[in-house]
Amino acid sequence: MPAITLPDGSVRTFEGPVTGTTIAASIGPGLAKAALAMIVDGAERDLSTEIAQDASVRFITRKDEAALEMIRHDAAHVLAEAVQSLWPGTQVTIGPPIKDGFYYDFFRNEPFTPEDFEAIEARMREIIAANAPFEREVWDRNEAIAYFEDKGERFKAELIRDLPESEAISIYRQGAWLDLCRGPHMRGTGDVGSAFKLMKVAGAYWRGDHRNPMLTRIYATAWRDGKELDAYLTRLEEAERRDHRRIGREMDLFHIQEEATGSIFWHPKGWRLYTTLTDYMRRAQTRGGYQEVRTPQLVDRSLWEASGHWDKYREHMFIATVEDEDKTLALKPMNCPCHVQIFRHGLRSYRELPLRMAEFGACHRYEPSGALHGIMRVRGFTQDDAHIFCTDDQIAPETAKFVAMLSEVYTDLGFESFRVKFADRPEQRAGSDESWDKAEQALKDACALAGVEYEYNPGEGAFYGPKLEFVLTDAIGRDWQCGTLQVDYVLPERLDASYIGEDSARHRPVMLHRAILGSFERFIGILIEQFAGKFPLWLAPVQVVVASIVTDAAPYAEEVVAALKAAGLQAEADVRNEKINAKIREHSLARVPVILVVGRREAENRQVALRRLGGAAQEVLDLDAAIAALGAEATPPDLR
RNA sequence: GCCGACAUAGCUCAGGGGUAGAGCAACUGAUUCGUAAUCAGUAGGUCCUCGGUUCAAUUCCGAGUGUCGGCACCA
Repeated sequence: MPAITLPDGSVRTFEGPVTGTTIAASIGPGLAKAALAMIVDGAERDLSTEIAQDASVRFITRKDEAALEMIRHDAAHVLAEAVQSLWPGTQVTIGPPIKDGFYYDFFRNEPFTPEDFEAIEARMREIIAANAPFEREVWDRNEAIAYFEDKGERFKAELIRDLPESEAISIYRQGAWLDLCRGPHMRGTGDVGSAFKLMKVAGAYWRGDHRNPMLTRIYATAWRDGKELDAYLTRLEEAERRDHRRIGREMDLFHIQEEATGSIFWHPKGWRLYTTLTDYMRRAQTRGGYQEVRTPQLVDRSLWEASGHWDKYREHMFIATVEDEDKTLALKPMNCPCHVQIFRHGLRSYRELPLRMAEFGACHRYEPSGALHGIMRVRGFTQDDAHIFCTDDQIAPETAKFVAMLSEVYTDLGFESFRVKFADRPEQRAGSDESWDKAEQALKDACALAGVEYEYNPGEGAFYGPKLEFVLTDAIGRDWQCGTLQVDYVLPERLDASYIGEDSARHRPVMLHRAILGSFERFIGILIEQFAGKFPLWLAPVQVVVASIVTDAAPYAEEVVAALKAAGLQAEADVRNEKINAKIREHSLARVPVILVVGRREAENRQVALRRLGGAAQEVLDLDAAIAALGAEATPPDLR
């Protein structure tokens, strides 16, 4: 006699074991029709699952957030069936729901092409129209392995073999097709609906390991209804319009060319943005008690051997040699070993700690060709890097201080919030387990003290220490890791950094590696996409364009520009013989934040007509007032 | 690095085994105009590179390079 408790607190009792379908029907025909699956005592279940004991039950309908994941999961099954019916012999592997959709990895000698999509989608629609019920069966483990091996499904067989003994081997049927699956599923293939679309094909290693065979992955998106699907597709278009590579070209900020792949040619306007940002960061660091340094680009391999980088990252370093000297130098891929050299130059006292050493360090890394991406992932970049040499006791306060500084910078740069991930020891690492215990604990304590909440990112720490990763979310919901803070006991040891303590003895300092922007290149890419190129006035490479309406007003326009420049603003005159409409359009498309229109009237009255990017409103101001207002607005936030 | 796609004017793109095409941008001229495209004209090309097939290759084939989408990588 199971008593079923519903979300509203009401209880229904049934004669014997009862399925979700029956319960839903007992509540009402509307729910019977809408229920796709259920949550029994907190766990998602098929509607057809029999409940024999008392339980609390909530039904999942299409309106639930949970339905989205089920639709995607079920759609993945439908996709797999469609592909196997079209190309028998294709092996199935896994097909999980992901953000915005799902994918399915297939093994097949001939990869799919986007031209196959139409046929696959059509077959999927047939399968969905047939609305075959999902039927769960539990199989004997060995029989299941034998079954899939018989079919030549070696990947599925491997998956079953690797399932823990305790786990039941559940199989889901949909009509004549079946697949190994943990479930749960909705009632039938028809519940997938029609709001799905195959998006792209891609290669992916079996089980994410590059030593394994390459599978063909089909990415797809799926939603509750067509409206959601359209909204998603619109969002993708928006992302494309914001693409920093496109905006970088449109705004003439930078370019990349074949002779220097992975390195950026910064054009005047892009470089202005870059220097505005470095100037800002330099002020922030100075306020934060950092000392700026500059260290060599080319450093002998012996230092990299000592630091451990040669062993681990040699293949990713640019190596330089000269003919008449028997030396091997490397373009520095990072700054820390060099900073340690400055630290150990001469005796250090405990009184100097914490010693905060900053460098806008230009680094080069031979990134894999497939990793390169616009200015976000490059081979030559500059970090806002710094190392804090300190004592164990100083880790926590320094972490708190750093997080405060980072928050302020992100806020100033237009990012409302950020997330923190705690990445602990990776499989391949330097240093003893004891020192890792110590470092991880120290970092956790520091977070507690600084009030930093984080999620775990297991095994993703640096090879020398655990790290905090500071992740920004841009305007369209994408995540970017920018800031970082890493606790390092290894490098000071390896490079023999020490200071004289209060007790007159030598001690090892701890090193905190930290960055806020990460690399200027990447961060500028994020900024471009965040603002879609429409920068706040203080960051905009061209802040004001003064556009004349008639030639008679041209001298006045030039005068206005001169006055703006004298006030420290980036201003340009547009006195071309073009209609004002054309000028407005051009400069708006070029994302100039402020256009000052001057005609005869303004010239006579020493005024300007101010127009903001994105608006059509105009404001007629006296020249001096306009310059004062714009000058104030263009002041970097930390100087206001 | 791996899988796949792509590479034609400054940009966006069309085309196709035999003199290379459009729109926008550029340049020249006319126009002096009040808040998102004035009109007319001119010029612009190693069709990514190298090799092969062919009477003939920008087009077909192969290799390389680069870019794009993923995967792997990211000190």
